[in-house]
Amino acid sequence: MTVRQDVHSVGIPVLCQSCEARHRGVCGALDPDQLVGLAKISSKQTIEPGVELIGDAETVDSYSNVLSGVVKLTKSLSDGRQQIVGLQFAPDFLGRPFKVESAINAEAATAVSLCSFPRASIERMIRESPELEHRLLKQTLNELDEAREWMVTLGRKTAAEKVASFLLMIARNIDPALDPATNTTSFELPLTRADIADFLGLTIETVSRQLTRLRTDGLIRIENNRHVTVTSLKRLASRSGA
Amino acid sequence: MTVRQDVHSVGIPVLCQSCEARHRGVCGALDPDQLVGLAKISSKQTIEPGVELIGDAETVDSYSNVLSGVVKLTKSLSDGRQQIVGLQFAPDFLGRPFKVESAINAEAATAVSLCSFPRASIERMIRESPELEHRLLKQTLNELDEAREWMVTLGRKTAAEKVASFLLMIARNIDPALDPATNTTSFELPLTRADIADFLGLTIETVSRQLTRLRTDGLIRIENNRHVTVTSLKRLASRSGA
DNA sequence: CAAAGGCATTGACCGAAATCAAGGCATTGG
DNA sequence: CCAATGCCTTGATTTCGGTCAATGCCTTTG
Repeated sequence: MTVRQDVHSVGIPVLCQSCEARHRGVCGALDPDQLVGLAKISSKQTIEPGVELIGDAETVDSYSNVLSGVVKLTKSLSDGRQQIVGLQFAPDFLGRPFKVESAINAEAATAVSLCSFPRASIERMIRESPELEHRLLKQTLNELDEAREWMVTLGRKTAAEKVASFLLMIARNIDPALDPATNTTSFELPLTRADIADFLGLTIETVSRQLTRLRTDGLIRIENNRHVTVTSLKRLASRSGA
Repeated sequence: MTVRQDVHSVGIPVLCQSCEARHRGVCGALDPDQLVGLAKISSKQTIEPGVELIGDAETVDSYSNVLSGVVKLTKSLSDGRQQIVGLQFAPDFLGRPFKVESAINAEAATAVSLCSFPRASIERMIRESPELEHRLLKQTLNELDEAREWMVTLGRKTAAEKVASFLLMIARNIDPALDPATNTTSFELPLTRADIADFLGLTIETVSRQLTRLRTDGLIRIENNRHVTVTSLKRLASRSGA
């Protein structure tokens, strides 16, 4: 199943007005008149975890705002080794403007709801609206910075630092308003241990051991394998390798 | 020393006409009239290896086309561990459009010649010329793809695969026209062993050992520590982990 | 030329993370 | 209720790459 289907169904303008309230999404870049036109050809959908949104072989035929949930972007080696190269949180924009030859996969990590637009419409809007292209450039620059930040983590941090950095990154993305002064926060992990391992360039076992370590050292609590409470953001940050 | 100085000196229009012939640079995106205007405020300069072009603390005040040589982009952890997060080859564009909070350093890896433009002029041109912004978006998307490709290398490849991948990447960037059918090529390494280690998330010693291994296995020859001849691109590719 | 310094190679040893293996704890379904 | 399955944890052992240390170039400089 792909995002493509149902994209030409009747639109839900309310949906896009909700997008507009968000800053990094597509709609926020458009003026209200354009928005109404675009809303008519948009469609909202909910995706189950594990469903592939962008496949290697297939051309991406739509663009979407991520309204809720987390999408993981992965790349694989021929023997099956896998690396997560990015996570898209709401309200990120999903889908490449202009075709790129690179092999990349997008898959719902959690349940995901999307607001999708057909490729042709978005490309027309880009041509007509410099503001939208400006918005895309800014998001792309942000993603580039995030990617480079993770290159440091992948290349130069220890397993313990990687896991601490990961938890901090998730906390900040789940709650962007997280006050740097507060010392505690709590969230649902959007990834399984296997996903975390693929994100950090580690094995499942190492991830598990490092989480156990943080737990027995009293920096975090974990319930039901997924719900994490950070009890000392400061101590966690001090273990993240700066 | 920074790129900033001399930026307001009298321009060298010929320089920018030479930029225009290249595809990924700034000038290629502009129409001839704009080009002449921009050329008047551009300046060409040559930078020695090791000179810092963009520093952490300092705001980037100019944008440049890399005319020749290689610039390395690095990020560091507080204890000094370093990671190279990107390499800019000619005719790449160097310098961030819009300020970004991220701490990144740019440094000449080899002797580098640049064609620089003052920040304000470029930003004005971006506002006036959607085509330039389009060009910037495309380059940024390319850099994002490259970064993600290296994330796979950093997170999931062995030391041997990393070094093989590195040599292939350099070969392709030094000679973009490299025929996939040819089996041999030769080039000057733009990086020291220490730089290669920082690029691959390894130590100098491991890089040296892997190069020695490739040499004794007959895949490459090395003269003067820097000049590399790949005698079997196929065998090198087969060791790069796909 | 000799001394010094920068860069690279090589060897011996060590340790962090991978691998291999067993078992726990949910949820699902017969 | 009892398999069966998926996900996670924990332990024992191995290994790849890091660390420490010595040496070998070149190039530079007095």
